[in-house]
Amino acid sequence: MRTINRLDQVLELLRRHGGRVTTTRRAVVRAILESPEHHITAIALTDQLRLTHPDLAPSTVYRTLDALCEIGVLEHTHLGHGAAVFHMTGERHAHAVCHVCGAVVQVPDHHFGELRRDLAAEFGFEIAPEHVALSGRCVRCRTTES
Amino acid sequence: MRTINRLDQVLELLRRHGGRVTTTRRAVVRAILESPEHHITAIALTDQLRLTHPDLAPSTVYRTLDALCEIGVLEHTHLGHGAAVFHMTGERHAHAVCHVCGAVVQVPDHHFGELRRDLAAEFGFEIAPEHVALSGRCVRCRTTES
DNA sequence: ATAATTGCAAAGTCTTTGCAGTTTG
DNA sequence: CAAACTGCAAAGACTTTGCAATTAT
Repeated sequence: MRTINRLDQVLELLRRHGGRVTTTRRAVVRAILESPEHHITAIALTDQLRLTHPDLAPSTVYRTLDALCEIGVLEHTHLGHGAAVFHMTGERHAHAVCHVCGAVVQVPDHHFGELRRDLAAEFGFEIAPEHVALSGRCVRCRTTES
Repeated sequence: MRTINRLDQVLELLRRHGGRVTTTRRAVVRAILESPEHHITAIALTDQLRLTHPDLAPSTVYRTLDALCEIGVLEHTHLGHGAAVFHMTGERHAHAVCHVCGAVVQVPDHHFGELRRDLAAEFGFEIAPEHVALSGRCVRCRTTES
């Protein structure tokens, strides 16, 4: 239920900003909202949507994502190598990526208290936790490797 | 003085690992060691070195950087969009990148205490501070923008 | 000598752009 | 109908790979 509402909210917002709601855009937004980890790359999104919309162009996906970012409902993060991941805004968490196996852990915002305070005090820098990409080794790789 | 020693240390290590020390490699290592912010992209490195070594190929730079990473003296970090930055290991700091103007702030390791502890406790995840790329807004852009 | 490195060119990945045709509001 | 969206193809940024010629050890 909540998902359906969210979908409509996003599309409505798009319309209000002078954008148009098309079958493709509806499908893109739905796919993002339903993506398992709540984050997905443009390429994965394209591949997935091609199953039902065979001639969807990558450029269309990128432009739709841009449009969503511009109205502020979507954000992207660069998780180390490879493609950026997109996720809806308001999900206040950072990503921690294992540089060995690529596993992604979502880190709740409240762990950033100290860092946020220190950076603001020392550098006047305001961190955006949802953009943050931490890097390190996950449990599995720590125990397996050494 | 210290820079010269460091250069020779690196080159010696390279030799010990079966690598060869060439004019090009010496120039690459020197340029990294002398790079103003202690981090530089492969492309910037190539452009800079081309001034004195006109037909240095990008691939040579990339391969040299790879070789240095493999012997453990160099690391790279993806700072959001664009090219990865390389820096010598042992510089225990993270980077905070302003997503408005691209400015980079170096964040000393000790600010990561809480985050490191929490991530280890909650997820078993071990963060590598020197790989971390924080994102947010720098002082200038905070005051200028809004 | 022989194994590593080099330059060049081609290819690969992710993303952006130009354009003519189609669709939405 | 006008403005926005679409697919396609081409280009762009960054990086990797193959190969024959060169060079360090």
